[in-house]
Amino acid sequence: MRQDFRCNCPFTSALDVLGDKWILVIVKQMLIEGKETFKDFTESEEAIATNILSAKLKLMEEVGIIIKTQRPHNKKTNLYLLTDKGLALTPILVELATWSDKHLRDLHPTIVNGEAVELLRNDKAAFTSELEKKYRKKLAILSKRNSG
Amino acid sequence: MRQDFRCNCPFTSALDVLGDKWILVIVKQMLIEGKETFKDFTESEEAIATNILSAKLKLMEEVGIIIKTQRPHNKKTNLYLLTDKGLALTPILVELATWSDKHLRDLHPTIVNGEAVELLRNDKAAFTSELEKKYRKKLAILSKRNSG
DNA sequence: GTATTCGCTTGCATTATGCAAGTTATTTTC
DNA sequence: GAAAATAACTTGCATAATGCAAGCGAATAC
Repeated sequence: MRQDFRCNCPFTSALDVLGDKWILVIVKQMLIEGKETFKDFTESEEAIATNILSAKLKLMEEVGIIIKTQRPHNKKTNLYLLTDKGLALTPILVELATWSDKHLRDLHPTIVNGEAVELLRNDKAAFTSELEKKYRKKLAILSKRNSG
Repeated sequence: MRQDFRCNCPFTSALDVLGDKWILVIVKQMLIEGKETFKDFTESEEAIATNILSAKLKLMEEVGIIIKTQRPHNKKTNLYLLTDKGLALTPILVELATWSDKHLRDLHPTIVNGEAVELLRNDKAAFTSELEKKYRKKLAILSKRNSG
């Protein structure tokens, strides 16, 4: 599953990397649901198979949107964290959700429609920057723990 | 290739529909490169195979992001046009290209870097609305011809 | 030191994608 | 108006991606 590019178009090249069923879902789980370990991902409602998960995490690391780390004094559990390159996918996710909210409800009426979606509708930019800010805060806390 | 949804998450549901190698590329070709016939798509630089193209166009029509029409007095050539639901994918495409421009050049140095990318960088919102406006104009001209 | 948990890998089935050739209906050319 | 060209596909077959279930080794918990 090496990375190849079909051509020099920026749109197409983004889809050469992100155009599959799982990568952006995994990013969403990290960014919004706070998932960070292999086990976390396997327990998500999307129910990804462990072999696919393993392959995708490897690819995402190669591409540079996540890094693999550990907590101090724990050799068992791996932590997968978004890099800046991965965090920069937030606006794409937000636009995807916006499109779902507006245009997918006819095909899929049970799409969630709660508080968070309300926030998204009211101020997309704020929603985006809030997500990024929250994740960066989490990263800061983790790196403090690792050094302290 | 029927449409199924993994869960009720708006992010994941968008990817249930759009999460593949081709659909958003085809939308890009319609929106930006003005492609509209089966032949147009087969002649693109991305070089999609005709069987895949056929399957994807069918799916896109089922999902409601394109419609299949014809020009008056021409039974041979089919026209594929974006619906409102399809045009609403523009912001997603723009965010994908923005991410490519900022974060994919290290992996893929020959990504185009011309005038259009410059415009995108300088004013993303203007770039988006300009694309939508231009496409709507095209639609208006076509529908005028069909009635006149 | 035994059991459990975590992070995988492996084997096999199914679905998606890719290539090349063929088919049918329509239009163009002469 | 018959022959050639064109547009829009379909079909058959190969490869790659995804999906399911079971297993396995290292680290941790008891």
